[in-house]
Amino acid sequence: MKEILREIGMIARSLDSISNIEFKEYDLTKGQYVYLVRIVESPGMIQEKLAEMIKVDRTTAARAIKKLELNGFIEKADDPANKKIKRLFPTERGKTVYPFIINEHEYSNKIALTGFSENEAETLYNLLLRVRKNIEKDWEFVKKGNKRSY
Amino acid sequence: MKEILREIGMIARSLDSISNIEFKEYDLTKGQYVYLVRIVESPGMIQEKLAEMIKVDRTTAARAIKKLELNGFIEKADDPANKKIKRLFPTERGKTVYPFIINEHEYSNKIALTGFSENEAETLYNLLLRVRKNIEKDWEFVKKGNKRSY
DNA sequence: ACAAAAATGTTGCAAATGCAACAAAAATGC
DNA sequence: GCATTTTTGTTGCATTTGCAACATTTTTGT
Repeated sequence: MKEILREIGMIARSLDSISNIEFKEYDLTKGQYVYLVRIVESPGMIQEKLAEMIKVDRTTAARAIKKLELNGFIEKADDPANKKIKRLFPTERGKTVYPFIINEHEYSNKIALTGFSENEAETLYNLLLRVRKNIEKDWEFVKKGNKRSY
Repeated sequence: MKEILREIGMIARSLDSISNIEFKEYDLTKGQYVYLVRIVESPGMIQEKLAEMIKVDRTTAARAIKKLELNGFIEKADDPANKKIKRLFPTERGKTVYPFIINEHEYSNKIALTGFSENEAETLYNLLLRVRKNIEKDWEFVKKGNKRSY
């Protein structure tokens, strides 16, 4: 078997590790950048959806978001029509940090794709998109307490 | 920019989350399967190299390995020529659990590659291999305390 | 309309993670 | 040969992570 999943794990841990080290400079602690970029890009999202988008446990997301709020990167706003949900918005501080995150990501992206042609990069992206869509179904299934049979 | 890294992050978190849930059945706690497969496949490795291979902090690896030993999945053996290092070997228990891990991985692999032709799967693997080799250089660089300039 | 179910959010643990700081052995440079 | 640097391993601490368990609101089914 071609160890595709293993390579993805190695790549993801490397990238996350690098980002966590580099973003300490902006007072973002471990894991926080992942949430912040998404909130800046999709303001008004609720944390349940954010957790699902990122593929992280709901309670982990809840605490990471709470900390982002505490540190002034984002704000929670009550919804006028729904008392249960809280919509997430970036603050000025959050919006200010965002370009630095993107810049770092662009650099890592460039490094990751060193030696790649435009075409190869495009191909990789499309294949990864398909893998992600395939696997997120199982993630949701298992996360909800269901058992895969194999 | 094509968000290749973001897709990889989502895929990796999904897969890791699924595996962690599924391996509880074999008394493997969070993260342990990653180390165990490698020790079974490369017996005699030292933990420093294992951490580097997996792309995880040395101290995190140290504790994960200690726990694997404590739970009887692996053993540490002194090296006859080098008093500093300890070589890692799977125990019978470790070797027994290994096929279940591989089986799970194969299933996830199959799910991840649903709708892929043989050729597409091969292409993805080769592209990922190159990305991993590109990015692990930076990981080692940053992990050693160096600063990337961009 | 109303009971049952689902969605959303939180908190209490227990465990994993990772940086800093240290210790000891081995490798390197002169 | 010996001082210096590197490699390998550990421990202390603070933080993150995630499961279980709960509370509240919304949605669904009849």
